[in-house]
Amino acid sequence: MSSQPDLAPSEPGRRERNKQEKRRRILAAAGRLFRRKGFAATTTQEIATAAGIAAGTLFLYARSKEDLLLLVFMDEMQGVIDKAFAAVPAAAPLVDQLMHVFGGLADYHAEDVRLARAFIREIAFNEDRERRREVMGVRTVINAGVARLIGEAQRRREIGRELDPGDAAQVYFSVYFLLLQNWLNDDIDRDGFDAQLRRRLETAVAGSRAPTRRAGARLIGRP
Amino acid sequence: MSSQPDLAPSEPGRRERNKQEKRRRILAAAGRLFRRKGFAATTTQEIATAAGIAAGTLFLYARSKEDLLLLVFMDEMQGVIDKAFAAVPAAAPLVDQLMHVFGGLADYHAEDVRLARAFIREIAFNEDRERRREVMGVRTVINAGVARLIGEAQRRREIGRELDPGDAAQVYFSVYFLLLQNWLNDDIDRDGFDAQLRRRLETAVAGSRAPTRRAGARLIGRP
DNA sequence: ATAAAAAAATGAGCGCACTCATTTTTTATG
DNA sequence: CATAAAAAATGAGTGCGCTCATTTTTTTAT
Repeated sequence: MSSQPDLAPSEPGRRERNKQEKRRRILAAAGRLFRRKGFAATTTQEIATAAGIAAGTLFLYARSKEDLLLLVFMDEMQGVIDKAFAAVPAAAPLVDQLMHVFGGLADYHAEDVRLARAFIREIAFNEDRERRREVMGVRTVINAGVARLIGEAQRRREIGRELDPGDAAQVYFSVYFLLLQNWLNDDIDRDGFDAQLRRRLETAVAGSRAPTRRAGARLIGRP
Repeated sequence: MSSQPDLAPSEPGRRERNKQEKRRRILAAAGRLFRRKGFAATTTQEIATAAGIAAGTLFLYARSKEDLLLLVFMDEMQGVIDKAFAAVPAAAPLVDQLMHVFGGLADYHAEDVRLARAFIREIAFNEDRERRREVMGVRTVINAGVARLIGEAQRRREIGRELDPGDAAQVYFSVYFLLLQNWLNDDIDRDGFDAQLRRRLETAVAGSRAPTRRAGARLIGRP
């Protein structure tokens, strides 16, 4: 309207700022509606309206409704992970530490199990390669943290050094992730999740050396 | 038309037979089209037409398009599992045996990776509780087989008896299942799948006793 | 055989996620 | 400020999975 040839803010330019602001509104509206009505029951039209944009505009900011769900949650995940690792009891046995970490993640999902289910489904099977790469990044963070705990357990001689922390971390995460799916699918309840997670983690951490020092994996003949 | 008051076949009655025959045609058509065009690109209308029924009739036989995919695959799964366990080398180390079993399952999925991905997604997250229970049944079969292998390994003293076969089987399956997802998502290739599966299974089987006989998990003080 | 009841099949219609030709807004240029 | 070019937003349109009131077929009872 009036003369403002360069009203642009300090750094990012007016256009960019509008886009960021719009993006923020979209994710806020999506998160609010997903939580209030559930993922399936929320329409993209509703989200668009709540964000004050047209239906089609939504898809300039997210590639699909599922993508939107990932965007909403991924924003929060780093904080959740940090929190889960923050208060790990330094002196506790490894399995207790793992229960603390995975339990912390589960506590977050427990806030809205149905929605967490939809989120984890996208974590595991989102169509978008690019987005899955970002997911992998988050998973890597968790894994690095777990591997660190394993390394510390080795240093304090709770477990032996023959265990590769990276591989072991992947194993423990696999155990967590499958049970998480079972729980979010309501195939088991939260108590079952905790109980079975502990059992399986104990099994995985302990494993089994050969029963005698010399038998080893070489004993493969007939009984 | 003419008088056949009780033309019904030996046992199941005419109606029931028609339904079974129609069901067969539907699953055959669905399987054929899914494999030829992919899951997403196949429409339920196409399947209905190929099966010689109306669009709406399809949903009297399957609750959703995803359900149809599960029905198609579940039919085959028992055979695939039997085959995977059939030729397990009886004398090989446990990890090799596990690789044989999980590799056998992976070989089957390798026939059509894209479709297998859609199938496994439904295995993990299908909306239908009833159907997921059936899936659980199949998983239980795999687990029992793996647990049997573990038990045999214990009996031939390859591994120790302190390992609970059921729990360990769940751990190994978790490891397999997560890597399967990674592979079908094309985050890793088949070679990577095999290589990492082996590493992680070895890690899980071996685990880690405490490094010295007396240290145990009790050593939790300061370094 | 006929009528009544039950089961199964039909397909037009609905709501939804997503696309894309067009319009509006913003930036760059003389 | 005027104009051209680029970017962003719009919303009517499309195709799809799925539903459900209606029709057709099959079974049961008389």
